Amino acid sequence: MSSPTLSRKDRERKIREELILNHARRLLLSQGYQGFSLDDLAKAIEYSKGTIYLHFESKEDLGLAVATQSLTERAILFERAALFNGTTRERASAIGFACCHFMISNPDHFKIEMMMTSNSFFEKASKLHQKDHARAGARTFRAMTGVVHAGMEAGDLPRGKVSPEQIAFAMASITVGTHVMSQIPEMDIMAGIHTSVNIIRQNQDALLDGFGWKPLSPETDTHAVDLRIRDEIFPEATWYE
Amino acid sequence: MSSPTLSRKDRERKIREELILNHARRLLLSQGYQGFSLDDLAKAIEYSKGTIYLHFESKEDLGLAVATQSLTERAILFERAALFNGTTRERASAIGFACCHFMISNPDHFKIEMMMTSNSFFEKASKLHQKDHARAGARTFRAMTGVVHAGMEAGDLPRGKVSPEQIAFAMASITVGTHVMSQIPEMDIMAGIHTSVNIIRQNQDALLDGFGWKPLSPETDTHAVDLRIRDEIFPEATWYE
Amino acid sequence: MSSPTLSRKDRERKIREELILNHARRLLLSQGYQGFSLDDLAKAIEYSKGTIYLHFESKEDLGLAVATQSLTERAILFERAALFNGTTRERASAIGFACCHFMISNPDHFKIEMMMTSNSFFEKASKLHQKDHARAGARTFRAMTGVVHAGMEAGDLPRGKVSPEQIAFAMASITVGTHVMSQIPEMDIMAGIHTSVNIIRQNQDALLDGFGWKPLSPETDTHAVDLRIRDEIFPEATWYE
Amino acid sequence: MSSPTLSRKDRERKIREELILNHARRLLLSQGYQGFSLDDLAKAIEYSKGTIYLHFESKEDLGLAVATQSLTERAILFERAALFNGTTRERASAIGFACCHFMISNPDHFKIEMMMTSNSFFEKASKLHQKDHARAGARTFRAMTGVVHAGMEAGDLPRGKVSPEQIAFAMASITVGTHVMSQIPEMDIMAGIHTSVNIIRQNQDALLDGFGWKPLSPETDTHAVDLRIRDEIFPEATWYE
DNA sequence: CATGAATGAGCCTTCATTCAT
DNA sequence: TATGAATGAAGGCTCATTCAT
Repeated sequence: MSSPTLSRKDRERKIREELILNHARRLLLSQGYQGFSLDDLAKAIEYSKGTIYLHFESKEDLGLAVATQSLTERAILFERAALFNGTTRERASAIGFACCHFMISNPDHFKIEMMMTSNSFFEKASKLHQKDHARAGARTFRAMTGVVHAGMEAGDLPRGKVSPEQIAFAMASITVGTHVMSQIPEMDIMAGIHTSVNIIRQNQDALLDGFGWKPLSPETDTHAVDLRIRDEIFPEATWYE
Repeated sequence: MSSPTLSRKDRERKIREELILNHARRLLLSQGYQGFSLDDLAKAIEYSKGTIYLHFESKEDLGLAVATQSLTERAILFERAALFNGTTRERASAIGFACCHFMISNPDHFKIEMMMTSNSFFEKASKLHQKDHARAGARTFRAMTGVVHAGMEAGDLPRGKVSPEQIAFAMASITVGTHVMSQIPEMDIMAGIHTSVNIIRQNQDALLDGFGWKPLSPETDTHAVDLRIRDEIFPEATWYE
Repeated sequence: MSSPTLSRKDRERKIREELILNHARRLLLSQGYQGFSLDDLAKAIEYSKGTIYLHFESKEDLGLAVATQSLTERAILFERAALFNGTTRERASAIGFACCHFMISNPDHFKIEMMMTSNSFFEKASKLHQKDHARAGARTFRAMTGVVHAGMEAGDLPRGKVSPEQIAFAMASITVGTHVMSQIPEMDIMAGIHTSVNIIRQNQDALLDGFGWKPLSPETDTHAVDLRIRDEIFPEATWYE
Repeated sequence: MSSPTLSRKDRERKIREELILNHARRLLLSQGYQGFSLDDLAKAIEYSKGTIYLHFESKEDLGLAVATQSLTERAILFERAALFNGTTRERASAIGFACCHFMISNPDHFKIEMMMTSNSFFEKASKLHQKDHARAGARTFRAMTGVVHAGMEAGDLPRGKVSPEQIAFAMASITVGTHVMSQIPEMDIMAGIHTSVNIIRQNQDALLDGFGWKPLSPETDTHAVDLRIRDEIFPEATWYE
């Protein structure tokens, strides 16, 4: 239920906050955190620097909010994927698809995320935005564990050896790791990796196989499933096929 | 007897270069790249700023050298692991062990590595250090592909579906991804991950299983193999057990 | 009433810009370009260094603006002199008077001007200030050529042998050269030159005579003409007489 | 009489000092004083920086020595010119020729000279080099006054109105001024000045005419005189004609 | 004498943050 | 509330000068 309690002032405030975040993300990705200045941002949003400080109490606070916005987007994608109508393995596959989709539209999300793990970064952000970020992280993770639990309940995935949270963690790890590795300069040359998106899916499939997650039956057309995922869940994913 | 080909001057130079690199790494990790200043470094090493510039031609050049130093250490560990006396799967396991060993002594290596993927970083470093870095990366990768090839030749790992390079890439990805994920604040709480080192091994095992790499026989004591790896290859890995 | 087209902000800006330029000129001349630092300037104007950069985009840009300011003043003096009510030779004399007047209030203008002829100086200044400088130079020169043309049209100065522009150029050269030479340390002692202003006029008179410019009639009181020039055109020239 | 008292050491010292000065002048002109570093110089001369300091006690001292070397060269050229076998006006012309010759091989001499008129420059040089510089200046000037005196004694130049020193000073001024002016960017465009050397001669001739110095007779071929000057005095002046 | 590694003050420039309007 | 001029601490880097070898 959308809040009817927001006054016009508050609504305008929210709109401007999003304007700031969107331009900040764009600049952050094109210039890196170092090269990104509040002067540039103020020029881009056509508001003054002072106004930015009415929304964020420091540059770090703003940076964290940008990361949180990405992370929230990621959570939403995962939650949509988790609802895919199919076997549990297919739903896991849908999450892998969501992961790729996210990385394509937020290619440097993890770069920002890692920057923030430095000691001094987090502390400089406001408590409020710190909390928001943790919440978005939890949502993302919950979407994954939900599917893993479903797999176990359906008997598609053996119980006991490894906890559901650890499997969800492994799923995230293989996608993140593949993404990070593929960004290392010249890695494409060394490993002959060109279509990094497919590689993410391939690695994730191998991992889930390794955990004993009942795979798509051999006669299933993997590609057809992916097309269904795209059509039914992520019609905006124009990058696929 | 130390190398007689280095003059005293050259030896002193090398020692100081390592002093700089070690302090630089420490500061880089505690402050992040932006927070890390050459003034602080100079103070830490108790040499003047000018002296730093006798060794590195820019801040970026220094940063790259720090990364290369870690990467080289990693390559050496991998090369040692690849020589483990056992089945090909056991040798792959040894590389996983090496990976964990590396991450424990270089916990933030990938943070630095990711900083450097920004647009202008590489270009600002000296050609020499650029080359060194690429070389260290290639060494690391070669150690892994060597083991994968051996697995295929021994018939332990099915040929054809996925190229050896891609399997090596996946091996690296799962370890890197697991490591990166485990550093996200509060992730340990969310995923119930405390013993991150074991998780890396576990995930890698699942992945290799997924690729159909003939596993350790069920009756094999995995732990015993790891102990052998430690004793025979990495006696310095006091963290294990 | 001050110009109503400038807002208070703009007026304050202009005043501060002039404050900066005046102090910059003073420091530039006392320390030379290399010895002149923005730290010193900031201290002198009692504003911060950052504020200087709100007006000038680099040290070079500031240096050029200082030169342009002098040059503009020179142009204005020349334009006033060119309007002197007298024979063409008397008007040329008025320009010589203007030249002396300028040199007394801007004794080191040419030192700055010559600093700027170095390779990279101009390129580092803003396009705007580059244009301003060129414009001021052209104004100065145009004032002189105007008088030379008038001399030829009046039949006071023979046509043909030397172009009007070259004569204007020679007029400028003798004044500049006299001024430059007189600043060489110990030159006053060697050449017995004490009253350098008179020397400039004397040299210019000889030069114009050499070009055949119909001189003041012998019975004319040169000094009386100069007094007229001062009274009618440059009443502020308290140095004369 | 050349000094037989110079030991081998002293001779070597002198040779090296000249090596330093020659390279210093070259670098000074190509980079400007700011861009000119002792590191570059040390590299160029293939001696160490420390060695430079055995010859010059500061960078300023070196700069002054470079200027003095040029000035001495100028003095020598003037002294040779003063000996030209011809009328006094022709000898004055020879000095003008010498002036042009000097400016072509030392195009930025006056830029350096003016830099040194800043307060702090001279004081930082050694007393010895300060004295050398004054001496070279005096030699130059004396060569000119000598010719002016000769002109007066021969009755070619009216006595009384202007002192010989002042006429010599004017001669120097017109050449210096013309040179300085011609270096102002875009001056060539404004004044249509392309062949600056000829302009120097032209201006000087006008000036001397203005002082009433009996000119070359109308039927004399000015050009032929210049050729004689070149052939008899400055055979190395390949730029003429 | 000759060296060149080491120095460290000083340079120009940037930019997150503040606050008077 | 919104502004943006002003700040000033830092930043990376240079280079004239020194001195132990």
